[in-house]
Amino acid sequence: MVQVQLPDGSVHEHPEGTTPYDIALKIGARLAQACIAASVDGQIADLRRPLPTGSLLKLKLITERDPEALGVMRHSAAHVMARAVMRVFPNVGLAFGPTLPNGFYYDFDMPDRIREEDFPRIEQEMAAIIAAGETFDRFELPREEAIGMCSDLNQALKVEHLKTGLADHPTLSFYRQGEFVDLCRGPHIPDASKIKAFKLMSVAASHFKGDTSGRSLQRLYGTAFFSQKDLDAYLAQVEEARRRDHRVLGKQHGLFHISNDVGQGLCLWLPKGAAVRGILEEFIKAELIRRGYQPVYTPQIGRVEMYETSGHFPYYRDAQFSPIFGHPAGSVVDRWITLLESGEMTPEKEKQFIEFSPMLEAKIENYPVGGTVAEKIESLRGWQSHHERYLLRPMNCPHHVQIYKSQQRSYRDLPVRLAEFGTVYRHEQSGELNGMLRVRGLTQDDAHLFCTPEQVENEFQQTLELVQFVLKSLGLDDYRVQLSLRDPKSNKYVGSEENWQRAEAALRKVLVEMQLPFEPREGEAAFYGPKADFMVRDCIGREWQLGTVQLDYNLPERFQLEYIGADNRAHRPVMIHRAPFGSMERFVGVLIEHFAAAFPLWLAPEQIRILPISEKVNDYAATVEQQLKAAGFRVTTDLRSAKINGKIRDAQIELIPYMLVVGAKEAEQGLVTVRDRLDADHQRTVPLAEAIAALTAEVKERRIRQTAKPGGSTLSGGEDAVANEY
RNA sequence: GCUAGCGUAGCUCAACGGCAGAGCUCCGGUUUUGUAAACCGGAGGUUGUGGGUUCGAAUCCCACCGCUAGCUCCA
Repeated sequence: MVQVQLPDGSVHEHPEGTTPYDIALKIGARLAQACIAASVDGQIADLRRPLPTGSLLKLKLITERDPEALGVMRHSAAHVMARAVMRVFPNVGLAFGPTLPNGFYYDFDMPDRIREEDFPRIEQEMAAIIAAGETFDRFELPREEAIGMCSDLNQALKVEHLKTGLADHPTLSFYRQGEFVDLCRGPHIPDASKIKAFKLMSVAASHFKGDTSGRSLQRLYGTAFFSQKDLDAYLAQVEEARRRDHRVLGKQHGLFHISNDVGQGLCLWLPKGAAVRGILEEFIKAELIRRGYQPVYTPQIGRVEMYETSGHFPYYRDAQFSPIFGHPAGSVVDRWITLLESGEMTPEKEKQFIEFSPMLEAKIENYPVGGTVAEKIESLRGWQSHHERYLLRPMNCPHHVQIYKSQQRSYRDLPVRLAEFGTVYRHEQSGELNGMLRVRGLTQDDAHLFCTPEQVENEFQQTLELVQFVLKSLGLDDYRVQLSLRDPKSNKYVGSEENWQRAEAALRKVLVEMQLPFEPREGEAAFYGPKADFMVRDCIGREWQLGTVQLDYNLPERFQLEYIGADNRAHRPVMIHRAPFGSMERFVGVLIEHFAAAFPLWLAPEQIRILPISEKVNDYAATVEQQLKAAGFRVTTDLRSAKINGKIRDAQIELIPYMLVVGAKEAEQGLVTVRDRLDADHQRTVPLAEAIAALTAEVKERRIRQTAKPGGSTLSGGEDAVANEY
């Protein structure tokens, strides 16, 4: 007997072997037809799989309208795609084919290369499979038989997965659709006709289970929807995102430039981009001072030993620029020590080092040729201690720690909040670089708070409030918080178990108290502490990781930080690292995309452009410009001999928020005609003073007028003023 | 770093084995303008770099540099 409870609370009994489809059919034929899958006790299951007997099951029928349906259908679409690829190409090995937030992919191990030119052929085959409307049939096999079948099918990666990842599964489920059989957990849609609209998106390389040492696979991306309309809306959104690409807009509007002559991933801020950044920096600086922070400046390099103490140097060695040596032999000695430490030093190599080093004027005195490895290293370290190694700093914290340590601290002084727009350098892998969003030199809006253990929660809360305030000021008020915790099974973290538990508990407590929704994510913490990251949704629904607040009990330990408590004894402070923007590069990059380069008045590099009708009113235009400048505006005057139409067009294309048109009429009476970039149909001719007052108010309020409503996941083409811009 | 695709004027692109071109930008001139492009002229290139194949290479081949997408990484 199968006992089910439907969402309306009603309980029904059915004979054994009843499927959710049978139940749907009893309710109504149209419902049964609309069903995609079923939710059984909260688990998504196949519509035609018999329900288990015994306890009462909570059953919910999933139709296209339920959010879970899309994922089920896309997973089936991935199978259809794989089936099509196997029809088009020979010897296709299957890896994994999961669902993504916006579609799905399937990884293939195959001799042929899939090119975009092949997409139509594959899509055609998929369309044929969908038109045939065959069912997805689940069956189970015991382990050995499953392995046998996969090897019969020449699916080596499936066999490997069965033997490794699924080693503890006694029985395995498969899905068959026509000639296509795939090891798969499911669930699937009942038959292929549920896939109403699909499209192949792109193809790129990937690796089996993410292992870069293994063979490269081809990953084919696609997406699918329940209607052509939804697919079209999605494609429009992709197009909109492409149109907002900060690399394109940054070039077009002269915001930033990356020159190969300077170097990969090194951002040059052009005057207009620098203006935006400068305004943001001023904005946040004023806010920090209001909140009791103290600005500091520290150098952009520091001794390697300091980063060895902090743990950054050993932990992130591959992602850092090589140390800078004060002596030409520095890197040779460094290599020498590395070989000794790793045990790779041979007598021949050692002889070469000893003979070579004098040519670099390195006098390694008393090198114990016949001594132990430890003695040799000690001797070389002795040389190093007289010849400093510097690191282009990858993090600001050690420098700020040194400021903290520069004087004795009393509990009365805490919290100490040190803030700096600190530029750091990281040797990111070349394939990671992406415009301003991923660079090798970046400036963090960084600060480090040193406080007593009792102050931690309060300070943490205040930093979260600061991040909230900053994001809100920029119209980025749709966000969620990720609480990144350590992976208890990994040993890559520094610090004691107790410290980690305290830190994680403190973060959790504050987030709960602030009623900030958060998702815990194990294994995502920094190596020195847990963190709360702000995932911010922009106006076209994309998510970006921006602000971050990190709690750290470990660096104070490593640097032996102290303060004198009320009990006249030394205590260890706690550190909080935080950056509301993250980095200026990344944040401005995101803002460019968020605003589509049409910055609100308070951020616009050029806020106002004065457009004289003819040269006859140039003098008046100059007066207007002077007064606007005196009122603090970033303003220019278009003195070209072009017609007013041309001047307006250029200002409009350059996304200048306001144009002030001045002609003989305005000059006579001290007026300006205000042309709002977003509302050219309602121009007003007003006294200059009135215009200045209105514009000043808009800046003061940091008014944001041009973005579409945040949170919209679909881009309604045309409704957003920004979207209409070009 | 890996796999694939791509590098032509400041920008966007054309020429795809046979004389490197257009529009915009820029410069000079004419024009003095009332709400999204006035007109005329000019300049701008060792086709990413270096090799090779060829009578001849932007075009074909190789290496390097860079960009893009994805993978891996992200203090």
